[in-house]
Amino acid sequence: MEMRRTKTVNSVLLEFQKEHGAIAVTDLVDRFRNKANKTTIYRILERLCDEEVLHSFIGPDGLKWYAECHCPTHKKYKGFHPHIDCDECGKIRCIDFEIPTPKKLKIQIDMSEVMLKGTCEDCH
Amino acid sequence: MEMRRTKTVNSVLLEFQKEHGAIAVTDLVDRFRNKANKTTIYRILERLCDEEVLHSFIGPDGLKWYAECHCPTHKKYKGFHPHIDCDECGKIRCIDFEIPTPKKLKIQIDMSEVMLKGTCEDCH
DNA sequence: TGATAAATGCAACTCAGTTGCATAAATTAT
DNA sequence: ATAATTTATGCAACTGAGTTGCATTTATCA
Repeated sequence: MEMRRTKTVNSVLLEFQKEHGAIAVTDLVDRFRNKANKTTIYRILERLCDEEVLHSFIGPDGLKWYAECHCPTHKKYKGFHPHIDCDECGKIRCIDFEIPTPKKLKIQIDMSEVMLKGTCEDCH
Repeated sequence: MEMRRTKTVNSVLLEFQKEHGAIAVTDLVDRFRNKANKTTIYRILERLCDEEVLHSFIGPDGLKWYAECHCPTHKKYKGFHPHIDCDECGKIRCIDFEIPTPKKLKIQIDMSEVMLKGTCEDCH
């Protein structure tokens, strides 16, 4: 069941539309410093994840990041979803790329979290 | 310059030799509960990383993990070093596999952190 | 309009990781 | 050997992310 699209929820979604990339929770909490409580932000993000509007991952900094994304590979292989952490602009973006899995090794892969570090398409 | 191989340092290294896989710092701190202070453990791990005896990464739990590894791919492509988080045994192991990079996208990749989730070679 | 359910705020908490400073142990110079 | 210096460890207090319980507000529905 979908959550209420309150003013705060819509503002949060707007942040993700403005931002072309992922946002760290801490950053978002700071952006809403005078508008909403941090607990609220944490809860809204969690619920938007449940609804699969957003997805979350642990950033290279060990913090929780959220992103809205419409990559075909993301929809197809939910888990196999790489991101790039750009040195230039500092943004973390989703990459529409399917990471191949090692076929020679006798391992079974259910999902993956891939974080690349380098220069993104905008900055390259 | 190499740090002193004190009794504690050697015990820490021994833990990594016994363990076939990565160890979370919190776990290691707990293992040394009565033998060494947590600050000491944090510092030893940091220094062993500087010496490139260990390497660290952020686990899927957002915690810091360390591992000793001798994979050829690790030595060759320092950054490109995938790990597998096994559902069966709960261990995190290094994978000797070179992750291909997306060639069609105009991005430059300097390093990557890859965490696969599934079943490791021992459990498969 | 009153009852119920969902959303928000607030304060206090947990837990990983860090920092400053004092002490202890090992090296080096005298 | 002993003193001076460097390096390692311990301890306590702190920071900052994320969580929890509970009270309050806001929206929904009977």
